[in-house]
Amino acid sequence: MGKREETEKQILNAAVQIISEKGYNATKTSEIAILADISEAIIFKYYKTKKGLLTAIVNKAIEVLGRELAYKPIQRILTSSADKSLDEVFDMIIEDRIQLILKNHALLKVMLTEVQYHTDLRDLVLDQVVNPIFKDFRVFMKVQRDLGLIDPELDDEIILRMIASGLFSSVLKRVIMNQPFDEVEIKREMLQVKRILMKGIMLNS
Amino acid sequence: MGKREETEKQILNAAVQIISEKGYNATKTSEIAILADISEAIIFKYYKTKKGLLTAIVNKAIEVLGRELAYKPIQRILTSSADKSLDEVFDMIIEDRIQLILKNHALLKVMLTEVQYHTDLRDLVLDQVVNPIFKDFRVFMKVQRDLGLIDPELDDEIILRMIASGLFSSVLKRVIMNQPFDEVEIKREMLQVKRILMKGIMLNS
Amino acid sequence: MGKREETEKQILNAAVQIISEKGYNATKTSEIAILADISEAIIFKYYKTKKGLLTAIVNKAIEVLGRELAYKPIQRILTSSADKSLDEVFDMIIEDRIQLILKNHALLKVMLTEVQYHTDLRDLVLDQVVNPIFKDFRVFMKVQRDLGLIDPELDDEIILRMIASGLFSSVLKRVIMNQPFDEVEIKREMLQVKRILMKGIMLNS
Amino acid sequence: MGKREETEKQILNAAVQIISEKGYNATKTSEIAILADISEAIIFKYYKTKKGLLTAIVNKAIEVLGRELAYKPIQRILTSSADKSLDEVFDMIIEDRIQLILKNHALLKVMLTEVQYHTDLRDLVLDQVVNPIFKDFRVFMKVQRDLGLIDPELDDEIILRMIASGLFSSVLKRVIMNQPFDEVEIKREMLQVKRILMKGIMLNS
DNA sequence: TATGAATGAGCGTTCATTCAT
DNA sequence: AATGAATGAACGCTCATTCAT
Repeated sequence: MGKREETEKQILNAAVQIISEKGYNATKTSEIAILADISEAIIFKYYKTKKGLLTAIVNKAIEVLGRELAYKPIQRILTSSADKSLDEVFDMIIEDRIQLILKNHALLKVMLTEVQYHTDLRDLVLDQVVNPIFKDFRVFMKVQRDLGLIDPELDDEIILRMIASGLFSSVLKRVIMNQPFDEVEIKREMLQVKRILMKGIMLNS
Repeated sequence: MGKREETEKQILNAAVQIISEKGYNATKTSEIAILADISEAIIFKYYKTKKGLLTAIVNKAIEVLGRELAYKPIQRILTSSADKSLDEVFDMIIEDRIQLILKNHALLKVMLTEVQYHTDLRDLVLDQVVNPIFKDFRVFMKVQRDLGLIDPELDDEIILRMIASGLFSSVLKRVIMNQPFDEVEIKREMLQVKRILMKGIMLNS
Repeated sequence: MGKREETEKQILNAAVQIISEKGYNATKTSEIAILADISEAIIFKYYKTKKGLLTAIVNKAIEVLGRELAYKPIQRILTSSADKSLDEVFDMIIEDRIQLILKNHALLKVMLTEVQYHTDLRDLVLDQVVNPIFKDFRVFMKVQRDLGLIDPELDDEIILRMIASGLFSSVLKRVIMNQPFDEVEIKREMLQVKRILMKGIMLNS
Repeated sequence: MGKREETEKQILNAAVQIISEKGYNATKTSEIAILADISEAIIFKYYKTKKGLLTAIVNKAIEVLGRELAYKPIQRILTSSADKSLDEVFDMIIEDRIQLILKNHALLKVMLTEVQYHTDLRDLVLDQVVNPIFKDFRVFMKVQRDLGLIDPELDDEIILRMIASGLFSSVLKRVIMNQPFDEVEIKREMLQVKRILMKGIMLNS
């Protein structure tokens, strides 16, 4: 790895850690520099402004989400063939992706929190993350609905929102309450969430 | 109403509005003063510090929640008699409380957002809001479980968290996306959420 | 005088003094604050930015020039009646205005120096000072030319520029060389300049 | 030309161009490096400090003035023989030297402007440029005065200053106003200036 | 030699807070 | 009680300068 890339990585890691704990506005660039063990000045050499640093963080979060976490692998399931069931989608997320979510929870927290206050970042995330996932999800749901598996009274948007907020609530609670991330416990909770949602969303067989 | 109370109300309203939009740290006391149409100095006469103002806001949110929104009325249902069903709890929240939630959504957003970064406020909210509700909810669920109505594989905490995050997700989405609050539409969404949760949580009859 | 006006005057005086000595860019707002015996912060309360302070200085220079130094009194002579001669114009400037020029030489130096590097200020000075004087001067010269007093080979612009640069050169030299301003000596030099210009500009009688 | 000399020339040209436009303090070494198409670091290899670069510029200006523009050729006229008239001095400057002045006006502007704020540079210019010219000019004037050609009421210094400021005013105006340099027009103006000064300085014949 | 990377010192600016009236 | 005036402390950011390769 080049020297510059190494330094940028240090900066980004330090920034994500502190911003996720204190919020963007309460985080001073001097703190980031100290934690990253570099001089404050190169932060501005590389990212121009503090806001530029935040944008880089959100872009990295988008990239990670796209590459490693949700989008591409889930997309494969969602779009591949019709015989994938909602059950498999849940399992895929819960079994395969928890570790990645946990490893990047600070990054994701920063993205989700700051998106509230920065219109440009919100549009970026909507465009790069939310809308693509939603689009594939609709295609997938069309198949499931045609198979008669889904409660027809429910909108796609509500279903997706319930899945997302349900699965995330375990992580979110620990982030807000500043509690440790016990992978076994989180998986146990997510399986209960899955149980609720499967029964709630699918038609009674 | 006394002049002081009148002024305090103006300050609090202005503060809630701006902080809910920009976050606590990004909100300047000078902005609040301008919007409240008072001099910056009396903010500090009344609340000593900016943090004191935030504490007053959170206390007001707790009070509103306790008095008008969730706690006391729901408490009545939850604790009154055993023949109240989960169905009624949902309806009560959805039918009676939406307007109050909508009217106070900025206040609630400030509380929920800032609780992340201020330990003292977090403890206050846990102590005054979350734990009391949770305590009553456990009593209520004990009854429901004894009646054989609840899926025994699900923990109380998961169920409560799903209800809360599910019902709030409609409001939250609009807050984050800066969309208008259409009461009819929100009620429609909440009824779908109720449908999912009822089926998901209760035992198949 | 109000308290605010008093403070603004202190700031402006200090700023003019230091900027005239070191130039705008080399002058630190902290220095100005120390010399003015006020806190750095109110400079920005009153003038928003350092550039805003410079603009205030130039505006003050324009005002002083208009009110006290050149424009209005000279305008009176230039436009009043045709029987004012070039000789009287010179005398008026030399006799009556030297003290005012000397008293405000730092202010004028700042204006003339910084106008080079700030397009907005340049346009302001052209619009408020140079063009009005030039306009009146043309009217005056028309009369003098019609009386057959002026060398017809010379353009108005060249004549005015020679008068201005000639009369100012005594002051300018002392400013650049950081020499003391001896009023008697300056008046002596100006009278020589007048002698040169009168002979040079007017037709041989 | 050696590679180093080539690089130094690029740096100096870039520096003169930018400093003449924005002033020394407002000019960043990084800008100079970009315009000169070299790395910022070698500026400091060659000139040690930014001030060292400015000193090099002023020294180059002195050298150019001495070698090519004013000093040596004028010196030749001034000191060679007594039968050179003021008229010839003017013509020499106006006819032969305008192009050189125009080609180097940025260099000269930097020298004249920065001399105000740097005592060491001021002394250098006084010692190398102003005083030598003035010394020769006095000798020349002595001859002219002995021939009864010069108005005895005028001091040498005033006369020299009027010549310098008069001839330069055409260039100066265009520099300050950021106007194009039209050689024909400038020459026309200078001839008018010469006309004024000749009549003004010499005794009526 | 030449340069990309890095930095210390300092600047303009902000903002919660205090004080005199 | 209420405010205009003032400020200390810090923050984001800049830039001439150095260093390692």
